[in-house]
Amino acid sequence: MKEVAAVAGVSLSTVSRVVNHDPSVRGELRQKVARAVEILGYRQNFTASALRRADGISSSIGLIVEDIANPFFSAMQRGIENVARQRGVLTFTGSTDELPEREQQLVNDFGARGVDGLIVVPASGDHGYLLRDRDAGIALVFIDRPGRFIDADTVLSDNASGAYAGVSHLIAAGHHRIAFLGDRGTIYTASERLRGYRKALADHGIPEDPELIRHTARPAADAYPVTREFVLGSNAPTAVFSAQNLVTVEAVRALHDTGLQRRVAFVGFDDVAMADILDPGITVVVQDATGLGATAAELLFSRLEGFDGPFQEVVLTTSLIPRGSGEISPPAS
Amino acid sequence: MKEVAAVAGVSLSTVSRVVNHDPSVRGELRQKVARAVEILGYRQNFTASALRRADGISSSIGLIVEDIANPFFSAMQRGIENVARQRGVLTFTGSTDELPEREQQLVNDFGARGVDGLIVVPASGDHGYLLRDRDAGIALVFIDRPGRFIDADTVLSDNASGAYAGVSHLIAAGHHRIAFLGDRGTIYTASERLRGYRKALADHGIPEDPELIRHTARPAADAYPVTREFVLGSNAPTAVFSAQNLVTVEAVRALHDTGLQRRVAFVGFDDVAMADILDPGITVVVQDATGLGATAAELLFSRLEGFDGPFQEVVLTTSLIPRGSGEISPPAS
DNA sequence: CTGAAAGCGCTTACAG
DNA sequence: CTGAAAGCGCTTACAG
Repeated sequence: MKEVAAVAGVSLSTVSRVVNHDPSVRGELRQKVARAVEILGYRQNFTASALRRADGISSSIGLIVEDIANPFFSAMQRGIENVARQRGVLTFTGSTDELPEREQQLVNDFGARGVDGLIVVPASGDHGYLLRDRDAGIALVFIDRPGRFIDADTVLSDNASGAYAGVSHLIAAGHHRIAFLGDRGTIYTASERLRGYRKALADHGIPEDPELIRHTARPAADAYPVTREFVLGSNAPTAVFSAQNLVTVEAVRALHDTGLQRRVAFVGFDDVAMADILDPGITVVVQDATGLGATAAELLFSRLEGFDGPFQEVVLTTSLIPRGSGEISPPAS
Repeated sequence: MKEVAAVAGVSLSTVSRVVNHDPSVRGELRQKVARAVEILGYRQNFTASALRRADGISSSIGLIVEDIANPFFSAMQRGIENVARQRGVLTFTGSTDELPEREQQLVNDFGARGVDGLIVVPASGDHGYLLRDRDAGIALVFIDRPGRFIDADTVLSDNASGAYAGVSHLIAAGHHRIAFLGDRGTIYTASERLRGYRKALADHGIPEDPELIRHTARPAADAYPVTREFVLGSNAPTAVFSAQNLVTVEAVRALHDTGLQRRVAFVGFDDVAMADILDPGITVVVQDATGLGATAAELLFSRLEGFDGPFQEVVLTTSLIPRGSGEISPPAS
């Protein structure tokens, strides 16, 4: 900027004003500065600018997810990007792999880089530590799951109702022995979906069998053997409800490998590529990952733009898509 | 930091030294500062620090992809994150949707935020404009595709060889009429894979039929109707080679919907979820998206850490996974 | 070993 | 309408 001022033969103040489109600068000077900018290939240092500006806005936000390689979270990221771009805001992203200490590390790293806000898929644990960041002026929105021990704007899918709808769908097809297969039980979405499963059973007078409820520590690795165990066991379920996308992939693989894909009914929570092409097609409860991201971003920006009302919890609806696997009847017994 | 100094009763210099683990500070003072930091919940402003530091390093980089919602690119992002984290480096991400002006906008926005380096999946067009950023000290690595009109480190998959292997596999099964279905022909990977397709035909003495070569403007929307048209046409191919993951999903859907999935052979470039569970399983040429990201990040950091050798082009190998669809024989004629 | 002072690239009252 | 000066939060020679 100093160079630009020298080349244009004006003061630093004037260059700054031109760069920031201050209308008070005379056209002639504006021209001179514009030319110098062009010649030197000058680009404003936005972080230095933020340091001095009254608002201190960095126009960057941080996104913390479980694993950005999971298409559910990357669709979410895209939803955020879509609304952030309209405001000239850039997004940092990091994955926690469900480790609370990694989450805190990311919050810290993002904070040190001066992000204006944080959108976080909270790992398990206490999120009270985020109060300090909010007090420091960082806006905060939880997404996919609520934080614990802290009140904040939150965007969720209709997890329990979605699971309820999925399990009720299986019950309507005549099933009574329905297995529940979810990822880690400590994860909010897993426990909410289990809640929906339980309520569906209860509302239809079906007793719960604890043997049919399983959480996997590592969905990608464990869902396959657990599903095999279920369907090949002595008292096998006639239907399986999977509570997560990665679990669904492995569970469906196990059904196909055992050749039971047309005998054991199946409903999954969250959609997966090619689920409709399989035979039978996989009946799923879909959630709107992109919409979750976009909504969270809108909420975050409304706070950043001064909205000061009570914290909001926005719940996006899910919907059931019947494709075949969920409409299989139980074997006549 | 001023506050910390006041509370600890030391100078700003000392606080700065403690925060930066300068060993020259006496243990006692270090304690005092540490206590003050704790009490005030102080966190270093890393961007202000970068502004003044001799190295000027922001410990942030920018990633520019076509669309982060595509699992191929999000796996790539994860690969980058894995190696960046070891160095305490954070990643900004943006999607171009293949628009050159969006790419330039992102480069500009990232540059203004002081990123140390850029990893970019170049959209079509001239990338000479990036020279200015590199002259300004920003490291640059192209990934998935090379940039045009600029020399830089580049990480690619073995696109032509992979396609060659896939198409040769179909030829080995007895096919002569093999359709090529790719995304936009202006995209490097699409044209490289077409090159591999052509070479495979040529090497096996099979004449090329221009009618069997199609590029889709929007893979997700166009691949389905084009595939239908192919296989239901009067002079239909006996095999289809798909050159991209989104194209594969839609092409396979069309094969299933027309009931031809066991009659028309199919090989796709890049893997897709559940491709192995379909019947027949989808034979694919897999590339290592996470590895591409990790390799690009290593290259970027080696530059940032001072490596000054000639630009490198690293090519990651692909491999063919036979799963059934690619092993279908042509109908006896 | 520690502090006072200069300065990174910028913005913003203030004076003219 | 324009410029000189102060200062954002920090680091780093320099002097002691």
